[in-house]
Amino acid sequence: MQQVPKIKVLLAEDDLSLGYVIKDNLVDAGYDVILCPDGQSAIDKFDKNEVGICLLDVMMPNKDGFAVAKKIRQQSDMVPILFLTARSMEEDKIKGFQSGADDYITKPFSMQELLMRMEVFLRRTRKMHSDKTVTFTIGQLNFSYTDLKLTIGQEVFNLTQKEADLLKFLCEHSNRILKREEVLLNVWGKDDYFLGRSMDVFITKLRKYFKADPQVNLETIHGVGFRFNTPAL
Amino acid sequence: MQQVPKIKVLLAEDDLSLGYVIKDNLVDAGYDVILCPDGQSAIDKFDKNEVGICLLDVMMPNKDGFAVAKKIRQQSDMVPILFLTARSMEEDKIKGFQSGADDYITKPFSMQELLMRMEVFLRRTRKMHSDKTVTFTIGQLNFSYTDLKLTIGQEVFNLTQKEADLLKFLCEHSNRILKREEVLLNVWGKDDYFLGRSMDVFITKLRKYFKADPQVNLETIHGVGFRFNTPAL
DNA sequence: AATCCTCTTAACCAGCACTTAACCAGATTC
DNA sequence: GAATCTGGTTAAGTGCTGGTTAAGAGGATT
Repeated sequence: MQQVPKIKVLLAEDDLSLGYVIKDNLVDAGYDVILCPDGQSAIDKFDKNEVGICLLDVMMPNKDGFAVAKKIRQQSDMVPILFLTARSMEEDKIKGFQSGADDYITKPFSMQELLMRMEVFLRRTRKMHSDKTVTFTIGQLNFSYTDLKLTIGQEVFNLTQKEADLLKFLCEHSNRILKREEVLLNVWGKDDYFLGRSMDVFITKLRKYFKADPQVNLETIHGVGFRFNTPAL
Repeated sequence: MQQVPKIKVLLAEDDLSLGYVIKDNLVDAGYDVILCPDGQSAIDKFDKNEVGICLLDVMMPNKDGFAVAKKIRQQSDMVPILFLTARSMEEDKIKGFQSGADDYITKPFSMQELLMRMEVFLRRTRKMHSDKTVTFTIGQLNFSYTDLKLTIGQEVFNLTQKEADLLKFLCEHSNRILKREEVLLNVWGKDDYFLGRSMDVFITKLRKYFKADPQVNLETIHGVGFRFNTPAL
């Protein structure tokens, strides 16, 4: 079975008995849940590289849901945010706060309803931003193409666009032989002697980064090309 | 996404197949569109209380775009007018006809480009009608877009409109890489060499303001764009 | 018409990313 | 094992990108 990494849900709900119910149900449904009893702690716990979706109660002590959303939006304008609101709340107030990646659900709701909304919502925003957030996790190596950042353990490398383009191509075609020509055409757009040498320079650079992770290596297939060996998932 | 009353677009375009394409796209983007096949009917349909923006093809039978604009200007000197011109047209001819609330876009243009141009163009007029204040608080930095004021510690800077537009866009998309092109399209509405240089001048200005707050910085991603780094939550 | 203000264009320069060169080590072929 | 070829590696070169300041252009205001 394909072991898809679980989606992390940041749940901010001050009514703790309700919070635990929601959490348990979400865990059962296969999500990782971080439950926060108030707004501020939700802000503290938020990490854009980790959290897949936020569920924020609108009415909370110590920063309400909107204030939390505003803070979170400063870190990421993509993460979907679902507000949990009381029925009494007027629609326009909510709408006023929403950005494109937000939606809301009115309490009380059934768990089934929440799960459906989350799924639809995740699918939609994922599709909308599919070209925006591109990340690969291989071994202990985390590569965000979008941010041009390669993280291996503690070390963070800022990549250039070309380095990132090349690495992305390798990640997308790992564990199989790639002809030199194939790489050149896909990453540089053409294939000549000098660009080939230029590629070799880039390969050297990437290999330096990989030194930090013994699990991955970029093997040379003499006279043919390369193979980017990465651990099976 | 937003259910603010839709903005009415008066579109005058004699090439009907093109007209319908534009209309469909604008409707998809949430506008109300009145499509007129010639200049005279555009004048007839114009109603200053209704129309939010005019898109006028310059070359049309039965009153060209300029003549239409002249008539419209008699009724309202506020309504933004965007001329659709052929590439062959000399710039000075267009400039001569433009008033302050006019601009032009050269055919062929991408729909994305048109939409951006319209939005940038509408922003100003819309801002005047909306009483909603837009403010950002980042680090020790307080930015009121509505008031064009940037406060850092004790210091208060009065921003120009463009500075504020740019800063707003940066605030709305902080902590992620923004391509130069992306910024230009969103803030200036088009992307060419000179506007790119103009943007660099503005970037320099903003950086001067940011000097006062070490927590925020506007990083250059060479060959790609910028990233507005703001403190973690 | 004179001044101010804002934005664009120009000019100069520094630093950077990518390419090219140069040298060398394995691999491959004979 | 010499000759050739392929590619690893480092350094030098080159053009491009962008930082910065100042000059220019056009509106608006007086």
